[in-house]
Amino acid sequence: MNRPDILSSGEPEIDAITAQCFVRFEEAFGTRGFAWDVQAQIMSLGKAVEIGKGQSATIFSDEDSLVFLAEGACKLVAWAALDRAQVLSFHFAGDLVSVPARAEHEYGLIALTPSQILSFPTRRFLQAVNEESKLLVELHRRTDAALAECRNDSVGLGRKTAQERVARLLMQMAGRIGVASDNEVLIELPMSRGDIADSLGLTIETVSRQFGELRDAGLIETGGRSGVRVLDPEALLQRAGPTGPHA
Amino acid sequence: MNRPDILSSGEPEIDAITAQCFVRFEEAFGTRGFAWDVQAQIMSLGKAVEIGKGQSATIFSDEDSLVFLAEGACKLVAWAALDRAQVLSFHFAGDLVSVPARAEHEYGLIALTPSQILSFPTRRFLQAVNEESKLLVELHRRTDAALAECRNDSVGLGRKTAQERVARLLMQMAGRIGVASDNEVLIELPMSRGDIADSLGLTIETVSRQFGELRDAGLIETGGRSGVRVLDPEALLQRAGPTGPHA
DNA sequence: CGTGGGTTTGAGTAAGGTCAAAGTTAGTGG
DNA sequence: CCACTAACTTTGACCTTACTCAAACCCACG
Repeated sequence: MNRPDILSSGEPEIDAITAQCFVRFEEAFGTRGFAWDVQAQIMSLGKAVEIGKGQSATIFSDEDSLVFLAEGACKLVAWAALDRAQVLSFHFAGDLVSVPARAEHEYGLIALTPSQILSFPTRRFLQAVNEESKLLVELHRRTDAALAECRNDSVGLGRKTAQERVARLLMQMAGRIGVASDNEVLIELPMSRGDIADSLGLTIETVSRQFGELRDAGLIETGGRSGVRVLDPEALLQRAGPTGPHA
Repeated sequence: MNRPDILSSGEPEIDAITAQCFVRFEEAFGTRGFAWDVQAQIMSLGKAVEIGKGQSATIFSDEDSLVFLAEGACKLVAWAALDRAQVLSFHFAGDLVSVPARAEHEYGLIALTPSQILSFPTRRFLQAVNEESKLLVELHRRTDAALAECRNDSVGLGRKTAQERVARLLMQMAGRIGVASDNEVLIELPMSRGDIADSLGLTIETVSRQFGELRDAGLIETGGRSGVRVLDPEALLQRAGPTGPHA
C-alpha cells in the first residue's frame, strides 16, 4: 500500500488514513487547543498506517513506541520463545498502547481485524508534549490504568483455573465489545481460540473444552467461530471466580 | 540517625520519619527546585509512616495511592480470594508504587522488613504537580517501566515452567539486591517461600522443590531461610528459559 | 462445492497441586 | 546463654488439572 508524503512542498498533502487517525487522536486527547508548534511536532512524529489481519504494527524497531489504535482490533504479544507466545492484552479503537522496543522479550502489536494505527516514538513524543501537562496527566492516567489491568490479569494467570480464566475473558469482552439485549449479551470475538489460549496461559484444546463446558451448562451459546451469546451473565460471572477477599 | 527539622522553627514540627522520607523523595524526584507552593502542597499531601514486618501500608482506603518506599522492602499483593493471594511485585528503597484503592481485587502493600513509606492520594497529587511537567514525565516513565515489568512477569506466569519461574526470580533478585563477588552472587531474600510462591503462581512446596533441584544441580547454595549464594549465574540464567524468539 | 485453517473431541501423560509428616530456623523468655 | 516453641521449610506419597498427541469435524473462503 503506497502512501504519499505526509509533508510536501506548498500545502502539506495528507492521505485519508493519516487524516482520520489524527482526527481520532485529537478527539481522544484534546490536542486541538495546543500551541501550534507542539501540534506540528506531534504530527511530524506520528506515522499513520493501515494494517491487515495478522500484520504486525511495529514501526520504530529500536525505540519504544506509543501506538494509538484509531480503528480496528489488535493484540499485544510477547514471545517467551518462538513457539511460546503470550498475548498480553487485546485492544480496540481509541486505545493507546505502550509497546517496548525490546525488553526481556520481543513484543509485537498485531492486527486481529484490519486496523488503522498511529505510532509515535515515545521518547521524542514526551519531549514534544513536555509543556502540555494536561496531556501528560492523561498519559499517566492511561498508563496507570493499563498497569492496573495488567495486574488484574496477573491474578488470573497465577491463581485461577482454566474455567475461571475463560469465563473472566468472556465477561471482559462482553463489557468491552458486547451488545446487550435483555439480560443477554452478544459478542463477536475478533480473536481466535489460539489468541485466547495465548492470552490466558492455556492451550487451544483447553480453551475449546471450557467453551464446551460453558455451552453444556447453558451459560453461553456459540455461533460459528466468533459468535458468542452470553445467556446468563450472572452465572458466567460466578464461574469467573471470586473477585476479592470479602469472605 | 536523627535529622533536624527541614523547615525552620516557627513552622509545624516534623517528626524524624517524615523528614527522612521527604529528603529521600526529593533526592529521587528532584522536587527541590519546585515552586514554593507546590512543594508545600506535596508536603501536606504526603503521609509518612514506619511499618513493621507483615504490616499493611494502605493509608488512603477509598482512593488510589502513590506510595514512595523510602526504606525497607515490601510486597504488593492482590487477593483473588481469602486464600488465594497473588504477589504482584516486590519493592525496595527508592521505588514508587501505584496502589489501586480497589479494582477487581483488593490490594495491599505489605512490609517484608521494617519500612518507611510516604503515601500520596494519587488524584490530588497529580493536581498539585500539574504544572511541574518534569515530575509528570518522570512519573510516566516509572509507571511505564512498571507496566513493562508487569508484562514481562505475565509471560512468566503464562508460559514458563516452575523451574524457569524460580530461576528467573532468583536472577531478578540477584540483580536487584544481590552482592556480587567474583562470578558469584550473594542474596539475602527478604521474602518467604510463601511470598515467592504467591508471586510466581506456584505453591510453597513446588518452590521448595525447585530450590532443592537447583541446589542439587550445584547452581545455588542456601544458607538458613533467606540466604542464597548463586554459584553459577550463567547456568541459572539458562534455566530461567529463553528470553525471546531468536531461534 | 471443495479445500484448508481453525475448532472440537478423545485418550494418555506429566507437571504441579494437595495432604501429611518430619525437620529447621529464628525468635522468646527463663 | 540456653532451652523452648511457633512458624517456616523440606520431603514424601498420591491426585488432579491441564498438556500432548492424534484424529475427526466444520466453518469460511475461494
